[in-house]
Amino acid sequence: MEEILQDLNNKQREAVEYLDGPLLVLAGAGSGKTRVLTYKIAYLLNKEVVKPWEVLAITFTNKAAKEMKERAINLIGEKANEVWLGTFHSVCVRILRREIEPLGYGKDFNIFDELDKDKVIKEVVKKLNFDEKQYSPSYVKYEISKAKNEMKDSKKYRESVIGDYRREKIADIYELYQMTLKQNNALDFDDLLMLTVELFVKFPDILIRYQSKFKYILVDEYQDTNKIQFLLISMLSSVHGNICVVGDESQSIYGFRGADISNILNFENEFPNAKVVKLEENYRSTQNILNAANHVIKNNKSKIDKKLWTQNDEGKKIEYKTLNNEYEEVEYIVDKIDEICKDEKMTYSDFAVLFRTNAQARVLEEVFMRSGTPYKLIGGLKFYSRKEIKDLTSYLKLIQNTNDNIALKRIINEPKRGIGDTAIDRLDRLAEQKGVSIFELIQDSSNLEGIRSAGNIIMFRDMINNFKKAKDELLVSDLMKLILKESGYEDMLNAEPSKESEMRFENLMEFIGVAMEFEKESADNSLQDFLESIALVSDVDKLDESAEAVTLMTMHSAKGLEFNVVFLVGMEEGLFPSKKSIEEDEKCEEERRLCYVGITRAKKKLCITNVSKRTLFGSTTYAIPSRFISEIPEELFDEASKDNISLKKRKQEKFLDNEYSQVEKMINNFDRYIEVKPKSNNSFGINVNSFLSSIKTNSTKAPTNNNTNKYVVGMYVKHKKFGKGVIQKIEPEDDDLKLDIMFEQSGFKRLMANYTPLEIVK
DNA sequence: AAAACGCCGGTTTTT
DNA sequence: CCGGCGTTTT
Repeated sequence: MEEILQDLNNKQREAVEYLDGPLLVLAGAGSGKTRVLTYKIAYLLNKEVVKPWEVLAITFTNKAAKEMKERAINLIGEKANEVWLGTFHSVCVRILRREIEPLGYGKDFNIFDELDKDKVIKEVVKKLNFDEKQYSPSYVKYEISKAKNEMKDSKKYRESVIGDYRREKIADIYELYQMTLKQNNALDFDDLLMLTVELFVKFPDILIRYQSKFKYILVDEYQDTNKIQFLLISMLSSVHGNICVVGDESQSIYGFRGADISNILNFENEFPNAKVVKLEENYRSTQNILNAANHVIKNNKSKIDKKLWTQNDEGKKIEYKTLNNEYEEVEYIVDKIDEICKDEKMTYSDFAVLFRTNAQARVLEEVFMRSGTPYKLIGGLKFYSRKEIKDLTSYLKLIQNTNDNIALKRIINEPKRGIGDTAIDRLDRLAEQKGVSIFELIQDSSNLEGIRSAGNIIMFRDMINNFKKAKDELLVSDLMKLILKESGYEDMLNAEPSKESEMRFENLMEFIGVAMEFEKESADNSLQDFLESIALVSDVDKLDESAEAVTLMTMHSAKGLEFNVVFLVGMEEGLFPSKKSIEEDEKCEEERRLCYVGITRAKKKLCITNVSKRTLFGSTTYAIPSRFISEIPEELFDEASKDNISLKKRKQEKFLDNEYSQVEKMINNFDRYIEVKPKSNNSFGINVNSFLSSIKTNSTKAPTNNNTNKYVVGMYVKHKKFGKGVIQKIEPEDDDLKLDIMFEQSGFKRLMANYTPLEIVK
């Protein structure tokens, strides 16, 4: 053990060896906090202070848990396998699978994702006859989630909102929502935590069991824990007080989902006699990068006094470049990556491109693909929310837990079996009347009297019953194949030979691949475990570090990771910091912490980009450089970037003074106009002068009629969507022409000349 | 019952 | 600009 501890610096070692009660490790970015946790686990087990299964270690992602376990095994061998290591959510599931029954749920509960929740809320709002606009799933979900994170059930929530009409209605929705979940034997994400706490409160004997089981508790990323998570660990550790939390308040970036920075700021009050160890030496980044990060975070008022320093070299200067639009921004990055690869002998996996919003991923993906640069996109398009994946998952969920009406309703007529909405509604209501699940209801054929599709429903029911029988005999991946075959899903896709169904089939194959992967690594590979694994994995969990490709992800997802070269893109006011955060100081400080996280991901080189014009929601607006750029001292940038900074400062002032001229406005509009059209296409015959004069009166609308003499009957034209066609008839209408066109593939269409992008074919 | 059309709202960030 | 959803059309 001694020689293992040699790997640590004095502070790290102090944190590892301290075992007498609560310990708060304030660990700056790159100061080796994961290392401390891993070594501490090893130390605890090696010294035989506690048994492996008496250690509870909580990480932020499953991936972090897995890595920590691997490293601990490397240090002290296989016994580290027995440690309870996971995220708050996965640990709670593990507890609830054993203990949930006293709360009135079955052990085989399903976990509802966001889409399932939306469905339930919509159903409930409809049932209560509330206005579906006013009580949208997004708003209702937010309120319910907030309530659950404050440990309020619907009753407590109702008490807390007396007098607030709208929220009183939410209380009604919450109540029925929760009842529905229970009927479905389903838990949402917040329930996993809330019900665990509820269980401990209602059944103290269960709490006592876990209190005496977990003799040492460790929590990583403590700055991002919320009230209920705090409650959990304080309950579990209240007897022995052996709790070690590690965090960095400068990296607290999950306030929007209830993370409470006061957990870390008040740790010493909540856990009296707590020892505090600060880790301030950074091993990750160059001095320039660390300097930049320190200067940015300095602008936040609320923070614990802590100074990060490094013995590393000064390193490369920071680069900053402004491009015309988001496409050029990514094209620049792609070129830059190739350049750095060549000059610095790096490979694609050394790079990460970090952005603020998922919407930015689209352009990134497009340009990376086009340029042939290998990339791995984290998050982005949601694999598990694709229709075909949701469908197959619903089959599995129903087989696992037949109370899941949401899953049943999704697939009872998918593929089409002639079971219509009226029939499903009737079943739904009848089941509710009888207080049973739909699946239970249809077990008894006499319940189907008077329903036209009764025969089809019986066939469906028998099929699911057969799957249930097969469930325990088959590997999950084989069960999936069986479902696709027997349900007719595969036939349905094959029947329609389109690119779309081909894609769907490929996605399903990929999904089966995920299951096979899962079977490989888990000894206990039940259907339930598989469903759990797909419900609880985060996007980063799927990150394959060995793949030789550039990583593209949000700054949030990048937490805890590091890369040799980091690009921070879209550094513009309104995007980063986000529009919504700008008004509130507190929220803007969270954005600044996020920026700090982004910068400190970089080991050797940092590149910052933004654009002067950004298209969002289909319309283009001028962008102003992010305030965070000006918070980085100019001398940390390279020469070329400095020019950019001073230029941008001038431009920013101009905008703030609202002084840009009419001429500039016109140019702005003109730019936008020509951007919309295909670059090489000049067939519109735009008269620049008349166009410019038209925007004075009519700033952004389509041009006035200039098509009068352009088209004649019999002329061949090409439309972007409809393809090639011939003009059959031309009729003037107001300022425009009405064209009747027969398209070769798409058939007859009537189009207005001024609004249709038509190309004349000779 | 299924395709086609048209309107609306959404972009912060996620276990 | 996109996807989801309700309405209309075949």
